[in-house]
Amino acid sequence: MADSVVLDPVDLHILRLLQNDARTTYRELAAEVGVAPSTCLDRVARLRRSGVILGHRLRLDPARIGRGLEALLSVQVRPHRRELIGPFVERIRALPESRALFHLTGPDDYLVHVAVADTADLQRLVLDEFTSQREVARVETRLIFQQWECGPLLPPAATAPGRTEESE
Amino acid sequence: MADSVVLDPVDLHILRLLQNDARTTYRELAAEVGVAPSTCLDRVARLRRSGVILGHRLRLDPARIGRGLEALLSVQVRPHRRELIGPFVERIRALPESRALFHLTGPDDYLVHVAVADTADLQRLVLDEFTSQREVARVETRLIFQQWECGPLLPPAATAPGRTEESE
DNA sequence: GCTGAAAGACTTTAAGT
DNA sequence: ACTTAAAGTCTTTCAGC
Repeated sequence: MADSVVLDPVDLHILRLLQNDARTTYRELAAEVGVAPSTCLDRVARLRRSGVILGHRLRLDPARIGRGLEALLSVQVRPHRRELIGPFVERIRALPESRALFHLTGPDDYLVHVAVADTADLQRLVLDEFTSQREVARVETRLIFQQWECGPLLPPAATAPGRTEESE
Repeated sequence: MADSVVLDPVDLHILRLLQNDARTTYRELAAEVGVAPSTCLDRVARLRRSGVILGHRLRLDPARIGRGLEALLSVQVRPHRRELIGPFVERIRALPESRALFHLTGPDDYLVHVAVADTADLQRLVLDEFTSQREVARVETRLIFQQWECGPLLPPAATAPGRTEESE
């Protein structure tokens, strides 16, 4: 399930550049990597087809659009059965406050990353969308002081690059 | 700090479309929103200048590049002082396995989202980069079964859109 | 602040290696 | 699988409103 894809040094270089700025043009990629623009186009198209590249996302600053407070909510859903967790997941995903949702091992079943206006807004969200729901057995709220996105995602051993398992 | 920006319905419409696909062309945006392409260009440039749009990111599938196992590590850093947490944060951010890092309220100071090859790789990471470090008092590892990104990030009350606090 | 049109840049195709 | 070159499309500027 979801086998790895073979990536050569050209693919890795392109992925590294595009992760820094996904709007880098094929001409720029070509100049940096040392191949023709049409080759970059081919490579990127292949990376999309093979499922390595899932899409292009806009990064917004939540604080600039009135969501200056972020938090992580740990949630226990009981009983933890498919007929309850399916609707729970869909309901949480649809909340305008939700940024990400994780189904986890451990005593807390879900972790929800939310962005809200302020503590009053957070309290409203927790009370109205979580603790008031029958399937939610427990919620623990932690505020996010600060967060960082980390360096480009590359295959293991990309320091000595190019080696990955085979597939496709 | 990080005041909200005024967004009119045109801005909101553009942001919604670009969050669905950040590569949507100005011509397409223009057709959807009902303004000229050059107006969309102006709007997007203004959203970048005002800090609402932070950048364009490539979304990759970690499983396709040999990182088929993801986990969240809760970490206590003790003593929790600036001279220790600064280097800790920089070290964790620089790990190729790190996807995101959060500084949180609560008993666990940091949450680290990592992507690794398998459980052996995860064990190596936890032992070599976390529990072996002087400043790391405790690590709790939870595996990610499944994760979801959630709908477009919009201002509070974007159902009745357009109202946000003033700035700039 | 928006429009429309022109100029320039980039993307994409296709033939050739 | 890559390259070059040409055609098509998109971006970007700017004069005018």
